[in-house]
Amino acid sequence: MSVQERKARERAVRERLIVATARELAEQQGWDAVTTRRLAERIEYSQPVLYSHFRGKREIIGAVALEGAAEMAVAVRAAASAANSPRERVAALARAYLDFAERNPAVYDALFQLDGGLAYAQEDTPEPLKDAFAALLESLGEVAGDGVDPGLFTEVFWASLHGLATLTRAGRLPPEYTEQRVELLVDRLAVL
Amino acid sequence: MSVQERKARERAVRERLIVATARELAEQQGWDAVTTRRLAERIEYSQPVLYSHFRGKREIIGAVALEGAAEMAVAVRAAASAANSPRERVAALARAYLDFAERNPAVYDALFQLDGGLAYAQEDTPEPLKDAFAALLESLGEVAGDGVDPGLFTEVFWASLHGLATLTRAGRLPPEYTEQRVELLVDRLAVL
DNA sequence: TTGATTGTCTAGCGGTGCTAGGATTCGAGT
DNA sequence: ACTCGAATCCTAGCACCGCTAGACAATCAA
Repeated sequence: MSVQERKARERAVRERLIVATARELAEQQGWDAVTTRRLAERIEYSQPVLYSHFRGKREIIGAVALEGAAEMAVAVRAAASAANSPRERVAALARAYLDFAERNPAVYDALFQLDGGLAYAQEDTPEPLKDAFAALLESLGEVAGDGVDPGLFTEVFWASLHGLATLTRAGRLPPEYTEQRVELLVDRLAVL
Repeated sequence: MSVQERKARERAVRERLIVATARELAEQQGWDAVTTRRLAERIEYSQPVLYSHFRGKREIIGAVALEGAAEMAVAVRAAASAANSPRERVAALARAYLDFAERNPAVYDALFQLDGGLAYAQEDTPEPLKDAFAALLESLGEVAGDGVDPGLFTEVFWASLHGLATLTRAGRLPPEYTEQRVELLVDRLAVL
């Protein structure tokens, strides 16, 4: 069975190559530039090979999104655990979130703007997505305030961050005052 | 000169027809279904006619966005003026905003998700966009709180609403608790 | 009536996501 | 060692996209 194992291994390597290349290309030139032809050329295989790994472009976007969700969870937890007070923890979380969105715009788009064919807020939501939300909940739940459901509070806080991230990046908000906006959001929303 | 005037009038009518048809098609079947061919067929002209009115598809999206911005400003002002207390005014504004986004998803996308080639938060930002922001500012400025710039506060509040609107519509947030989220947002952000 | 200008259409370019079907490679069984 | 069958991959092509060149028809000015 060693031959089959080797083949399976090689297939897995190639699949990771596809996802990594798609992500790289998207970060370099935007998702519009990620066409199946260009992607196939970059991995040095023909187009149909992509379809032996994924149902279509949408699933490739979804794979990048899952990868990004895992990284975002790590980044958020790292920032939160480095802070001492609840106030600082929430502020650090917010900055880490916005920082991730700014530094990985294509991944952020794959997660929250584009259709990656993923289920959200449901039974069959993939684990990395649930975990990313859990990472937010861990730090935000403790500042929800009395009588407020921690999940609901996390949703609202998250939505606010998401709004800041997308509007800023789309040029709808001038980027100079990001820090002030974060401060305002943290001071008002979090109950300390 | 009457002939030229008639022609100019007819051109303007056709231009409005294009925008209205694009909007209608987008609301019915999504922006992906708004192709230049389908749009041309619906208005009963050939494709190149579209390009005698707009530089390309992007500009058509932009035209829908401007139309939507004007309507949104009206909706927001109407909701705000119908409320008595500052608290109720802000809550009504928030509900009107989210309601507009939910009832006109394609227009909302044209405004804030898609690239309509419009400038935001700048000198040459089109008047309807500035005015829509002004409509928010009118009601939100009075609850910014001491020492907080009304413009900055409006930006943050708007971003939060935008986050709720987009995440809810994309299936990222379960829609059941929208009202609770609005209540939380208003209670925490607004200083009464 | 003629000539020029304006308006519109047909046809086509290079690109997209995706797939059918043929060619090739490669391991398994005798 | 050699054939056979299955797995693998690629060429070629479909229908569609946004956009445009150039032919044609309608309209107006002289």
